[in-house]
Amino acid sequence: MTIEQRPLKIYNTLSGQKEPFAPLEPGHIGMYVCGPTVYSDAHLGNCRTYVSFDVIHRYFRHLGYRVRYVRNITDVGHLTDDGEDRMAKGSRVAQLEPMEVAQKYTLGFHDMMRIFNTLPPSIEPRATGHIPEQIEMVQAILDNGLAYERNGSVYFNVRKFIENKPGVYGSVSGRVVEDLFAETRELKNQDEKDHPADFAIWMKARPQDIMVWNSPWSVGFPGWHLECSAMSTKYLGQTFDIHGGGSDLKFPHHENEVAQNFGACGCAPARFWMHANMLLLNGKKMSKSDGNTITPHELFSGDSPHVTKGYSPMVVRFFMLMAHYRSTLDITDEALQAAEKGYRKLMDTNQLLQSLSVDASDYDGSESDTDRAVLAAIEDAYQGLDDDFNTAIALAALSELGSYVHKYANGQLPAGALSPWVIERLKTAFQTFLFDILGLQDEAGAGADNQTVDGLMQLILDIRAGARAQKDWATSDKIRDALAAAGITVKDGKDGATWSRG
RNA sequence: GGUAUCGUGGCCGAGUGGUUAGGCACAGGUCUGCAAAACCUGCUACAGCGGUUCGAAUCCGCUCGAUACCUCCA
Repeated sequence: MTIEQRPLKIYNTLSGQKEPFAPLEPGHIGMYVCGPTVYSDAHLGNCRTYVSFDVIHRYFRHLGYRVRYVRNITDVGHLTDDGEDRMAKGSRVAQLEPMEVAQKYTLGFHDMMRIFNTLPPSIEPRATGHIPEQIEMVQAILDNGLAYERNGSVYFNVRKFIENKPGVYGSVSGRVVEDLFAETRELKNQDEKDHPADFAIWMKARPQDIMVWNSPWSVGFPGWHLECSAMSTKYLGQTFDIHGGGSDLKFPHHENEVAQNFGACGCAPARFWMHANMLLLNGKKMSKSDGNTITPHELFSGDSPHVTKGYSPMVVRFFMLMAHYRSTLDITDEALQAAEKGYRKLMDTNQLLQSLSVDASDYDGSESDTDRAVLAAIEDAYQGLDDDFNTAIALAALSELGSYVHKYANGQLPAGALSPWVIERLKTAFQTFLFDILGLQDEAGAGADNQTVDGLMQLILDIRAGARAQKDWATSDKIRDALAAAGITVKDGKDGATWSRG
């Protein structure tokens, strides 16, 4: 598999359509994804966004690209509705130092990312670790005349930016500039601004602010979009390939990010902007205030009124991949149950497929219709991912392939219908898609002590086979029922019994 | 109020001018000592109303509904 063989199309928020993708630097991709603000536990919606970009990251790597994947940790600078810094607020409630809060939730976030089997980013920069870079960027924007200082705070001049670079502001969020200016809502803390559309890039600290730094303008802290502009520039360059994040970040976060980058260097940051869509719960936005919410841990344990049972992390990941990343995805108990069965079936099919032994001597050198159908379905899976990372299409193709696996194993295909090399190809492709690209794990087989269990199971199934040979159904059924009670399912096939957990 | 996205069968969810998505559920069948699994067959679709077109679920308009964003939440 080489890069050139797979023409990728990616939906670019800037143009509102799918565009052929080629990186700036052949063979290398720079990708920046907005990371979490670490002031509370990881939100399930975050998980979906990062699972989506994990598949994108994995597919790039699979295709042979070298990817520098940067995902930040925001540990400073976000205001709450009451004008208080989130980090400072969290710390006050918990009686902890701000950096202690950040550390606690950063570790929790990393745990969750590991549970969902996402690959770590290449660089995970922290906002607090890049204050000098942010100050430099504020200075550059000031030097370019696109910001102004008021009482120690610095504001980005949106109207001037629009005059200097027409057509840029609003291009990420699809917002009409005139409408932005028509916004009449009364907003807090904007008395210093020349215009409501302007936004702070440096804030002078008030007495209650804890996380503050010295700067040429005041003791204060950077504005709430600046870190991503500064850190993406530092690690990926002024212009890079892909910038991603949740779709709720389009405005104002990403819009202002673009403005800041233009303001600093006069050039566009990312060429492609990608946005993952929201997760809904029972058709509604998740919201703590009205109880329409579920945490990842509640989802895993089943300890929530919204689910009848717990669903494992890989079931949840599979569930997420059943939908395209740009569609909203509705979490319901029924949909999760369907995902659980679909996931287990796919894993069982893979185990069956990998256990098939192929006798190369059966191969007469011809290519059958079945061979061609299997190869075509593998290609369908690739084409699904080529087309803006459509994981739903890829999973559909794997389902189709799974049906061939079972037919072959059951002897329901004509002799020689599948060539040995096609089966080998299928084995590789199946594993590659499930584990390398889609990032799933076979949880049933992931338990410790597998060798012991395998040995025991073989012994038990041997004894049961003996009983069955003598038509001792009582013993046979007793073994099967007891195993079922222990969480192991026995399936009698033509060539003996197989078993699986769950 | 403004803006954007979307409305697909019992449920979830792809697709997007003429051709099977897929998963789950359901019904019948094959196989099996029975069961499970698997395989086969069937089943209920494109919110509504107009328009464009030889032809629309797919394009356009309107209506209704949903969701999101509108100074920070992925």
